[in-house]
Amino acid sequence: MTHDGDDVRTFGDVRLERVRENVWEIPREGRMNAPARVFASEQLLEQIADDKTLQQLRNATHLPGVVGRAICMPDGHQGYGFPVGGVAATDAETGCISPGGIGYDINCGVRMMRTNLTYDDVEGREEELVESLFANVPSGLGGGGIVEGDRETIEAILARGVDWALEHGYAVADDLAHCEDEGMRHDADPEAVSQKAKDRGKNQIGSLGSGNHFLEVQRVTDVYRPDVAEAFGLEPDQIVVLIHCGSRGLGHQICSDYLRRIEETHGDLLESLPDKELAAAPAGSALAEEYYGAMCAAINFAWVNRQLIMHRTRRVFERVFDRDWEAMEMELLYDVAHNIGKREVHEVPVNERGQPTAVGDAVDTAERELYVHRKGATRAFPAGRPEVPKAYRDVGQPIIIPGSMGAGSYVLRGGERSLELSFGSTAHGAGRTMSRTQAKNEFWGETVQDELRDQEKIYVKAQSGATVAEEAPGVYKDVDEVVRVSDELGIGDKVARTYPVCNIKG
DNA sequence: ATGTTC
Repeated sequence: MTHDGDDVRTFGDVRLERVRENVWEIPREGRMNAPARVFASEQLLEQIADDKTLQQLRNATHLPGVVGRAICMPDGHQGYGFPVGGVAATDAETGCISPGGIGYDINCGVRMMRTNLTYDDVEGREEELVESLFANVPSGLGGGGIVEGDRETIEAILARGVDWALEHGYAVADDLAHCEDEGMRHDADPEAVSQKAKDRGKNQIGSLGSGNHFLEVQRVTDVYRPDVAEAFGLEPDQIVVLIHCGSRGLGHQICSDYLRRIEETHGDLLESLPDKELAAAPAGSALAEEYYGAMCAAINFAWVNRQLIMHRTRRVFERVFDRDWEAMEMELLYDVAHNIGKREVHEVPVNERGQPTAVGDAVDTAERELYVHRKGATRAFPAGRPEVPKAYRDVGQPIIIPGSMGAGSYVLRGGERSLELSFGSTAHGAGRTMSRTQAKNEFWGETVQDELRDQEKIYVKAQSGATVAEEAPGVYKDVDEVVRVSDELGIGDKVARTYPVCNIKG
């Protein structure tokens, strides 16, 4: 990186201009269809200086029909074709949909469940709790879930999401009300999901998986906006449970299937893009519709996955604390997806013909339906949007930002400026600073676990020591800094902070 | 992220 004065930075061949505090722009040039912006402090910018994040962000502006600007969130890092932490919206009629802009782990996301327990109830019983959770919640690579799905079951889950779980006694009506899209994408098309994807998914229904996925018992340590925290049912010392996982092999297979088919079918569009990994299907094409239907089905699958894990967690708490889950008020606070594409209506810049366009070409704004790609980015709708559940509509949508197993996590609420700045989106986590391979050279799983237990009273149990090393707190960016930038920009406002108590992972 | 290399 070079400093060309205070207001310009050059990273490789990418030139960034400082717009204001925490806002950097890649101006439109060459074959870019729009400018791009990075939301980052100086400190966070340094962390993406040496990888391909900024080139990938610039590449995303080459997608046909891209509207406004492409955005990179403060936790952004390099991904497949498109940054993790990237947001790009294209016109739903004249744009395109790109699986690389959504990610392999379709509807990777996170849910938080409240309890009325306090840290006093759990302190001293962490070993028992972590062992019981680990024994009862399936985790790790490969198969083995809470439900073994036959053909009919998997089809119903893909079509109906958490509504299927409600019918089968794995959910209560309140769980659906407190989930993004009420736990069901109506556009899901199970017929667009390959048999191979269904076969991979059917013995993984209700399983955490591996990598950065985890289930964590946490305690609330800080409250920043007491009125919003009250609306979310959060207070200091309270025990909450956070579940972070996705659509397992099923979503991965759907992404692979459609990347290959889109590359084969839309070679002309591919030729116009700077990176093959950005392969996209034109809006309105048969493949765009099919991929969207399959992706929505994977979204439903992931919601059922998190729902079954939450259901199992309620049972574990019932046994450990010898009370009904209702008596412990183990209610879903909210469930947010952070790897999705969605048809959403936004107020966007339009040209003299009324077509959505890049910001620089606009003469006016209008409401248009878009394909919003959020990859490693969380929807962050402010108070008033009809998509926000009734219980939270006056304060804004809950946003859950998981940090590393040594750092804790945040609950935010959708900020007043999110629609104007980021298509109603904010960050999704801390963001990695090094590769998994590098992490395994720097850390040893057992040592990490011992230090967390002895120094921080955090109890970690995992299928594999290698996973603990890959996910060591030291491989993540500073989640406090990520959230600070979101809060300062007004896209997601700090509500409360949590600290880990017990963590299980794959 | 991922039956951890199509």
